[in-house]
Amino acid sequence: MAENNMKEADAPVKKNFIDLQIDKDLTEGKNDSRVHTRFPPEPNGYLHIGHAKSICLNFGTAQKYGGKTNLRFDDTNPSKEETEYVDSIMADVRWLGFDWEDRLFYASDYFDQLYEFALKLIEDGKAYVDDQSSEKISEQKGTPTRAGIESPFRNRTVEENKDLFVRMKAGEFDEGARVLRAKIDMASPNMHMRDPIIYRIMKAPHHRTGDKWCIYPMYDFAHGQSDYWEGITHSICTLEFEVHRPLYDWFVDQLQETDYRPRQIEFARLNLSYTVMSKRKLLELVKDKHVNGWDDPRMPTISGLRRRGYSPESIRNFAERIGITKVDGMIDVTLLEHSVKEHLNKTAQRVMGVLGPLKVVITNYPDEQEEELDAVNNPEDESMGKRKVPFSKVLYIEKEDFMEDPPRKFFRLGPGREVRLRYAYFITCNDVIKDENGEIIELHCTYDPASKRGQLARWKKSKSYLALGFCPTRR
RNA sequence: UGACCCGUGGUGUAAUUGGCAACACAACUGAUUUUGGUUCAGUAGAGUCCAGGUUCGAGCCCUGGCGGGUCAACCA
Repeated sequence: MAENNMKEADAPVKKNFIDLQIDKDLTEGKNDSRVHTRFPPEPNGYLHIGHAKSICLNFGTAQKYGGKTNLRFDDTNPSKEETEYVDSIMADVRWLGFDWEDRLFYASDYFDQLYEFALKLIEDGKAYVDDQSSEKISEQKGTPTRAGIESPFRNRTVEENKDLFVRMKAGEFDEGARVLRAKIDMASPNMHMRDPIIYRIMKAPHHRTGDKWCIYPMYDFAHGQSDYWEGITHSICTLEFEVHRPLYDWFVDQLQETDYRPRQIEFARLNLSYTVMSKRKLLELVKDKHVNGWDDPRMPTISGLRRRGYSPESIRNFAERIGITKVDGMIDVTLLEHSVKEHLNKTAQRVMGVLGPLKVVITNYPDEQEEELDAVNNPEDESMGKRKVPFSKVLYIEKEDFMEDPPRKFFRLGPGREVRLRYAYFITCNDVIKDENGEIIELHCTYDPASKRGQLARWKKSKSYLALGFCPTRR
């Protein structure tokens, strides 16, 4: 144990660009030199391997700096969110090996404070209620190259705005009838600064607050405040939020004390070759029953990978290997696969199995005899011990391990060939028995008693032949 | 035609912050092997998007291009 700790302490810590930023913040004494991150999933689906990268990054970064990490559900859109997702997310994060301790939060915890802040924005003349349709608002937004125009409702009085917003909350208006917008700059070169919507009417029950609310805050409004209230120092998110950062900062600056500031840092999300990572598409696969649920082994979800046999440490190693940058690239799946192979090779128990059985009769083996052979559980790790494998006259090999007319590079059994059965004897195939359709149903072989494992007499016939796995029949 | 971001072998990440480009995956040889696994030895592959500039010296700094990404949801 102590040795392990020493080892880890001595290992050079590989720094990514986020670490370097944190180093800088720390030397400047920012935020009392605290490091506090958060993993903020929206509970609208199961976590996938891309989230694993973010989880390892957020928890890993805090660990490196002796800081803390919160788990926060970003549940500001009740139409997509469910408790089932909340539960699966917590299970997956734990399975990956991370612990948020007592710091479990929900954006919905802040709905009251967020509402008060919206009111404050209105009172400060920095937010207004817009009565226009979403089409109209979007039309007035302009384009990236053309400035937007101001809403006719932009200059309502504080009193009127307040009255309308309170009534929005009271449920007096239909969904889509009105929104609350921040009053910033319709001509900003950054589209997100063109009077972004901060509250909308949604008459949908929320998975936690039920029907208490019929107005819900937008991500841009809620996220920075949630970070602030939780004392987050480094708010790590993916690249597409880069252009949101000025807005993130704007809201915090308008609404919070200046005692400290969370810093948003963006990194490139994971792209894996041959792998669908879009939550929308994964949801479609589940909903349309192309797969048997979110944890189908064919899914790139954490629960799918788990069922597939991936270990948490292999996923963590993978996350470590791929690194953290802002380069939007494409990682080869073989790297993920290599990570499991590496771990499983050291830890997995080996057994023999036959999927497509082909009967083998050892003609010169005594009818009633059965012996037990020693098989190692893991050649990489002797401490995993041995097991007994029964051997008798009739047994089964894999269909694919036999070819009647083997090509040059086929190293398994064929007519007249001699190969070893793993942990057992050399057998020679003498006869191929077929049914009336010409299908091979049975092989008649003879074994060489002198070739038993451990007896040096027949150590090896030919290095080009493989040892075949087999399944016994017990009498 | 706007704002912001990115550009190092096939892929991903490094490069003591200005000192002759390293590691991993993938590929290919060969050896070993009672898992076509593992392990071991080795090979090939970029001169760092381009062009200038500063410097004794540039992947790292400056300027200008080129290429790619993101942004116009009452999603996050």
